[in-house]
Amino acid sequence: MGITGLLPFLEKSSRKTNIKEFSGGTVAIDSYCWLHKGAFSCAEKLMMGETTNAYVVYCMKYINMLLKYKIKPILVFDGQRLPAKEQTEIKRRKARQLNRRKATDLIQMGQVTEGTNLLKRAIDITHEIALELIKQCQNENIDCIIAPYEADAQLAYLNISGIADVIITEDSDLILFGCKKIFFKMDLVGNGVLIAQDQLYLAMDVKSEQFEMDKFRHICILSGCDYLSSLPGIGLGKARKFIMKNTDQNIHKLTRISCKCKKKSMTIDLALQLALGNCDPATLKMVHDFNPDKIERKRKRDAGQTIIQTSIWSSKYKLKTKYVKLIDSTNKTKCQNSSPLSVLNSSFINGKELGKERKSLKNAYVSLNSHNSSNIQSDPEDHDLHNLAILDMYKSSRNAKLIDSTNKESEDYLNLTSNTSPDLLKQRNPFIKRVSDLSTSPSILSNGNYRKRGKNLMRIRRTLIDENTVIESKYFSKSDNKECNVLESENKDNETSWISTNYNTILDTDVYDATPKQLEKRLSITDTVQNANSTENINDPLLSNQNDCLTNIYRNVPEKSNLNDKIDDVSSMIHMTDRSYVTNNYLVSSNSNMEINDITNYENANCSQNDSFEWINTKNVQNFLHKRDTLKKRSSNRVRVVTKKKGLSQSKQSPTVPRQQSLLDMYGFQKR
DNA sequence: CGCTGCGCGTCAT
DNA sequence: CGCGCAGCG
Repeated sequence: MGITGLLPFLEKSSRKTNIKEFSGGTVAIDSYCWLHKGAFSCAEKLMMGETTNAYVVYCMKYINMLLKYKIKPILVFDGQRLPAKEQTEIKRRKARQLNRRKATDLIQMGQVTEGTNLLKRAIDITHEIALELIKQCQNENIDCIIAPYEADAQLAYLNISGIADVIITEDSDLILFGCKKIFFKMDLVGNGVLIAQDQLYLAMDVKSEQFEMDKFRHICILSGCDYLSSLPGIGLGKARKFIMKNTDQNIHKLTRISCKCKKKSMTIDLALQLALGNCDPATLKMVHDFNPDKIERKRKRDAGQTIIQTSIWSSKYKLKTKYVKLIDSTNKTKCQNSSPLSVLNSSFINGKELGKERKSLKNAYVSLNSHNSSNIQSDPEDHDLHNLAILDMYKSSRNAKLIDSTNKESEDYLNLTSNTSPDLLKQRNPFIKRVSDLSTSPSILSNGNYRKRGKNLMRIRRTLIDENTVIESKYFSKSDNKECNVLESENKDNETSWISTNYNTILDTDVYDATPKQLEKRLSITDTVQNANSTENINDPLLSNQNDCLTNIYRNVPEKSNLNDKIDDVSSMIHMTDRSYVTNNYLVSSNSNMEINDITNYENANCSQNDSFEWINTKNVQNFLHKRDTLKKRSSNRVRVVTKKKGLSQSKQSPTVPRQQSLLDMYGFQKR
């Protein structure tokens, strides 16, 4: 994340020492640091593509020093580029290119020393360069591991899991990743600075028992990171003051941070202005001056004539507590009954998403079935995550188009819902209705009565598919005829039927009984629809890249037959696929200018601070600007974004976050 | 006082 | 990537 000034900020938590303190132990090394320094000695050769092992020799000096102290080194290398950090990466690449151009110019002009100096800054450590060191180490029986993405997470895993006693790096981000002990600025004799997690409280000016890692993480993110351009005027110091004073975990309150900054003209949060519609998402220029506080006052004045609606922007806005409880209790019921539908709700959506690429159809099937055959869902927190994800998926599906076109039916549906969950309809804000009701699969909201759920869904569906085609819950599975019916209706009305396909898919209770072939058939139907809506997907290089990623990830997925033997393998993948909603959610919701709100809702939804949630929230915030850029790059055409949303999320986001989530799951961030 | 932006160094002789 | 410094509010 690149938190500027973090190391000086943590001076109180750090201690000068020598690495020999860890004699007899294991260290994990951020190899990039050594490679980058080592490459300085041979920058010209590397730039010219000449073969040189000078940097390998340099790195081996460190390794030999460690070996001398009887320390076991594990070298960790960077893997694939993190799509979420694309913007940062582009900046760096441009900087490197600029340096390279300047350098060649300078050398041509005769200023060789200045030229080579610049050239050194333009070095990019490629995998090819790293491979030479890897080979050398492997020859000498020194462990090397190439991380799936950035080495950071891998290093953190090695440290948190106890495999490595300490991490050697120059990157302060490792602290945020939850590492226990990190060794910075190590020189060739082993002197350096040690920062231990259990000392962080010292820099935070609190007692050790008051220290919370979450707050620390919030401080760092608030001060600015790679994923999000920083708020002007907010550094680590201000962020610390703000977070430590703020007992409310609600990130929404960040809008109040302006009180704590003395710069009047400062635009606190671009994201907020975007969300309010004041800022043109494409040009980022202020085009409007909507002030939710003013509306709030107006509402109070008009209270006699119109229904009071608590604005989603209002500090009084509350929604999620009851709502979450409801889901929670439903989940528990589901968990005990292990209703296939409850499981299906989440898994099939994810399965279908995966199914978009034909290559991974089988894998979608496997992940789907493993949900059924294992008790992965036993963690109640997971349920919340799943279900909120689904809610948000539906919200996005319906929000954009359906509400206007099928208003009457929507209301019908709401009434039906109110029978099963009256609490929800006490919220009169139509926006809330959309979030909690329209967007919600009734199967989640009802009290475990499967038939009721089915009925509700049928009602929705009838409004969407032509009236003559009343399809029972067995959707595709009963006969080929029905497939045709649905496809026909889809052709008639792309947008609505696309959504109906989603609902129907969820309704299909036969998925577990389906053979892989059947499933593939079904998935390919939705595939077709989506591809029809966004032919660009096919040509999207990012998507094809995604294909490769998925293939890689799933190459070890077991067949159904020996699934039970490999539950552990699959479970991490399930986590990963299940979490893909995170990306899906924020991409999708971008149409309705709801980013801030989504984040807030997540916060509201989960007052108890659990790591997984926090992390996801963070992710949402972090990816906000990235997503904005993505959308900016694509098109500002709303309809197009709507129809393409799956493709977007698949092609750009999914490879990152789900996998990271999966890693985090493996690293033990999930369960404490 | 604290935050931001910019330029510089990282090797090895 | 971090550091240190100048400049700014």
